[in-house]
Amino acid sequence: MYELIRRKNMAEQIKPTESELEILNILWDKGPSTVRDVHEVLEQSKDAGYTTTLKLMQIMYEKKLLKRDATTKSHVYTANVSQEKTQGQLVKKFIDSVFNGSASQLVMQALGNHKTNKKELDEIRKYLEEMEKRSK
Amino acid sequence: MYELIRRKNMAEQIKPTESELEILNILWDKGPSTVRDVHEVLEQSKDAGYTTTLKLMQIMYEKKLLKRDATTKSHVYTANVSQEKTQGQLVKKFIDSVFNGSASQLVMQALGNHKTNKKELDEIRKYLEEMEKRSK
DNA sequence: TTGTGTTTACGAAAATATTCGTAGGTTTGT
DNA sequence: ACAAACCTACGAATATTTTCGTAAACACAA
Repeated sequence: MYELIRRKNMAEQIKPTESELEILNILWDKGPSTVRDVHEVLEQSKDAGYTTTLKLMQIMYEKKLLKRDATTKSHVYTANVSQEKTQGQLVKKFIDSVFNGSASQLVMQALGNHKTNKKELDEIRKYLEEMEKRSK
Repeated sequence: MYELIRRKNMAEQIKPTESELEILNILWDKGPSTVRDVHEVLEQSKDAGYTTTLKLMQIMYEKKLLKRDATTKSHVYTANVSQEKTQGQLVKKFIDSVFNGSASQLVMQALGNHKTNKKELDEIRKYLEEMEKRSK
């Protein structure tokens, strides 16, 4: 007989859908918000009803992507996953599926096609130097 | 009365789904292949039936993501979109939806989380120098 | 010829993601 | 108190993506 073991440190897969990611982005940007707050931002870029946003956020709550405070009349939602960690996972998955695991290929593609401006390039160069220093 | 104008230079959106991208990757790697060829590679990493692969490739053909030579008994398929262009579009979309348009943020996230090795870092540094030279 | 194996085409089921209508509760202003 | 405005919950319709069963055509060997 077998038994499923649930490991504590099993890195949890954060897998927001397209729409869910839009909402996470808003919450990361604005901090704790009501459904209406989020919906007002979303409305600017897409055209969906209020209850659609509500439903999405409820689903995300069930999936533990969001926390919420339900003591107030209008529930206040907060992201329950960190932006860094989520971005990290998304980038990893993206690199695997699009660039067969090669981060440097992604980097060069990103730098090449996007007319990255001087300031951004400087940041990156500084960052590279930092990495090199640390690895010595 | 209105009339839809189809512009010649309207950059066509290449929007493969997850599964379609897997198939494109195989075709870019192996070159022209039959459904069976593709399916044998696919089988190694996932578990799906032959007709599933077939159907996917037929759909991709309808969408013009693939070309095919149907003169032979086993049709031979080829990618009909370039790897570079497709990757470019995917990266752009990814940067927009995950990093709010900032390529440098993506780059730093990619370099930071992925223990990129020395060789890769060197490539990137060289690439940056090239860019700088050209922009002078 | 007949059977075995391989192929394409096609429709539809299954799985997943998105959207929205409606019901019922709470708050607010008059 | 009453109506208008706003909120949540929830089921279900839509849309999209993935999977597969089945039929028909063809090749090849016995």
